Amino acid sequence: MERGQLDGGETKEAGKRDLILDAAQQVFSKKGFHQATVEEIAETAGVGKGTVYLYFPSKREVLVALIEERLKELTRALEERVEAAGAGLRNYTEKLRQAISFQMEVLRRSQDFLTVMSGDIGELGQELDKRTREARRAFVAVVEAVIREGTRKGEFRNLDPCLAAYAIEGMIIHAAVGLTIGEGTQLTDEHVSQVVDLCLHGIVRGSGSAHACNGP
Amino acid sequence: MERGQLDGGETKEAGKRDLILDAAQQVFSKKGFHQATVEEIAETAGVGKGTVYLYFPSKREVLVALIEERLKELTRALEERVEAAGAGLRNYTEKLRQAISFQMEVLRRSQDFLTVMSGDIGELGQELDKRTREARRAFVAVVEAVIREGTRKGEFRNLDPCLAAYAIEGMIIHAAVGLTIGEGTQLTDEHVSQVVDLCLHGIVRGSGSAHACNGP
Amino acid sequence: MERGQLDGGETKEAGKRDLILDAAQQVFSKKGFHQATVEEIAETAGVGKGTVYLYFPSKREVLVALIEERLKELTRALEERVEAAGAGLRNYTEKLRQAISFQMEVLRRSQDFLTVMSGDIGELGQELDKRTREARRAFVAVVEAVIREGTRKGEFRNLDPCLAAYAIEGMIIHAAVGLTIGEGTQLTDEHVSQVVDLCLHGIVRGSGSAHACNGP
Amino acid sequence: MERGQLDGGETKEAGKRDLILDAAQQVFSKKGFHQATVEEIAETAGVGKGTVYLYFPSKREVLVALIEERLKELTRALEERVEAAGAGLRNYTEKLRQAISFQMEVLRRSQDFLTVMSGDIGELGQELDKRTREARRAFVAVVEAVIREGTRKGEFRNLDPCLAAYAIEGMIIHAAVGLTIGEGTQLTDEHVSQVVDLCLHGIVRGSGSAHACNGP
DNA sequence: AATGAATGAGCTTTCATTCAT
DNA sequence: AATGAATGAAAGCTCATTCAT
Repeated sequence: MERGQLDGGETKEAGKRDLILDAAQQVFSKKGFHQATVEEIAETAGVGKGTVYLYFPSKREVLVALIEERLKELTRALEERVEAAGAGLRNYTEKLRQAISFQMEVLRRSQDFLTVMSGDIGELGQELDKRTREARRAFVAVVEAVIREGTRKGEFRNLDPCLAAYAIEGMIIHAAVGLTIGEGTQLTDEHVSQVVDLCLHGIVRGSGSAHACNGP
Repeated sequence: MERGQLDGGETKEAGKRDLILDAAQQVFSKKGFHQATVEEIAETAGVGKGTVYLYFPSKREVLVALIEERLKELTRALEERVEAAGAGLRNYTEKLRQAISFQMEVLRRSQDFLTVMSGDIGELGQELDKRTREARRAFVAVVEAVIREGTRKGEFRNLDPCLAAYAIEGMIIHAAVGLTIGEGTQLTDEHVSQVVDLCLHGIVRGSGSAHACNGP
Repeated sequence: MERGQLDGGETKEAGKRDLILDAAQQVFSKKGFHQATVEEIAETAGVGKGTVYLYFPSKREVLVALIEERLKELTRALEERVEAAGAGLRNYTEKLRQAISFQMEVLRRSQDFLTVMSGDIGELGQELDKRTREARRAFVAVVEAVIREGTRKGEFRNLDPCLAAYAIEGMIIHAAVGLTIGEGTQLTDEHVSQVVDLCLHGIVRGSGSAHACNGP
Repeated sequence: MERGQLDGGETKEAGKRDLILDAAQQVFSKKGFHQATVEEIAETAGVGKGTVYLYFPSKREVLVALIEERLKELTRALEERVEAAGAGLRNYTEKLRQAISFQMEVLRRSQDFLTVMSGDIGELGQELDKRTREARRAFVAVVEAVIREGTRKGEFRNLDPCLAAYAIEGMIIHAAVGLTIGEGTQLTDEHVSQVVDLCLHGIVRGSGSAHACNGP
């Protein structure tokens, strides 16, 4: 709709491509990459098997494109959310809080994508396309940037921003996967809030929870 | 014959099985489960293809056994380390610190196992054997127990111990994977220490930096 | 394209399936079920190995389909032959004579099918598909019906029609197999005629062989 | 027991061989040749897998030996029975009657052997060892000889003795297999008697029923 | 003589990919 | 552009056979 005025060919193509990616997300999520067959993806998308190959050179590229595209969207959305957040004191703390919430919410909403991402991390092993790696890197980089700045501003403790970014990402994903897939529970606002809290203030109480220690 | 003082057959059987598991770890780690072939595992182990099937009913069971066995060992070792830790003040904080260090050290040492574990989380999707799930659960449970007790004793802030355990586990693994596989760096003591710190005290400084607040 | 006047695709599908069944008949007949490989069947049919699996879910189903289909054709043809036969006196004797001749002629013509059938009786043991059993049963039933009626009309002696039908079937097949495969001779009209005679009048002369007793 | 006085070695060996053949009969009968595994035969016989190869050079040779040996015994027994039969008028008719009865009784008693024989006819296809073929031939030859003589003496009608022998053999086996395996019934004396009757006098009544014509 | 751990050839089957229509 | 019939490489698994003990 927003992509052009002419729907005769352009949109149709674009539509097919997205149809296939959507189908792929469902199927990959349900079966995992290797158990998923191109045929099932095509059927789910309502197109012929050969058509998949008109839009993607291989099954693997479907996965790569899927991850890449979804991650790019997410990265953009995450950036917006982060930028929108706070401009006053404790600027970066707030930004990070928003970043974490954002991710938890995405995971809560999109079980499928969570499964695809967490599953296919290892599915393709180290051979996971460079493009995928970069997309992941770019996503993490948003958080990393917040941390780096926050650290520079003295809001955050002195940690390697890259390590911290990965760690926080892992916290979010594992908590979500653990509760969702492992324990079979639904993510609640309380869960989101606890994860945020844990990231920001750690688990040790006396450590002076942000709130308590803030002092004068 | 070659590995110890008493090797009267016993070792041979046990040896073969372990030989295969070791080989499987290498190959799964290098190729991922699906790309790995039984033939390559057998070759790596220095046995015939059929021999693998003498000890395991299927390729998948090799993976399950591998994860299960390694995780059980680790769980036992983790328990020891945790029990050994601290008996005085800040008991559980110290226990948790040890638990985290322990895991980081394991990951630092055993890149292969890290890859297998992180990769194969999703590799087999939800169908990952119940035994595997239980083994994972048991491992996480050790940390969860520490957190639960520490929370009850008032050392830790009021978080869902299960969620916290998953989150901390994710922090550790992701930090390790991110730096190791993602960034290509080697884990250092400093990294370990930062992850411990992050878990315990969070990222926000003013919250009364762990270090600052701790001291008398 | 090459086989008839109207071939718009229909024939192509039907053609491939039949091609495979024909090839299977040859190969099964030459090697027996277990020695036959899907690859050889495919090669013989002039198609790719995978193509066999487009038309049949498994090698075994190829055999089942082959037997089932051929037997159904034969059953139909046998019924026609039987119905066409005699309407006057000694009606059923004539019908039976035709039934026996028919089978001998089929066996004479189609050595391959004879081999497949006789071989694969035991090839698959008791597990031979229910469909196969039914197809066999249906074939024998034609003869059985003739016997039952003939017995009721008083033309035949008082024997269990089912037993008699099986026995006669065995006579035909074994005579054919024995001479053909066992002795390496070709079936002649004289052989056919003798089998018919044996079935109808038994071996004992005085028993009033049709010929002997009839005469003056 | 009857085989010698010394049981230390000789008999033990002989015993093992027979043990294996008995086990093979059971297993082949239950599973068919190809589904049967050497391991199961060994287990059933209560010996080690390797031991089978001490007595037989291959799995196939176990089958060949089994068929050969059993058939030789049967041939001997059949000869005795035939010789014992009748010495007066209608000598050969009686001999043949005994031959048929004998076979039906064997089949009635030894379902296993029936299955092995009927199954493995085709199981091994034309490649069935020459020795097996000869053993079969020898068995059929007994009946054939009776027929040949009976024909010469004018008791039997003028049929090719070889063909007649095969046909009668087929009648017997198929009737037994059909009723037993196909219909699931047990063979009775009545069945035996009907098969004898059918072979001797055929199915057509007027031909001068066996009974009627036999007369004085 | 007896064993059974070890082997690897060879099978069926799957499915990504191609290409004629 | 769209299709799906056809393909064949590739892999898991079985089991007859061997041979060190």
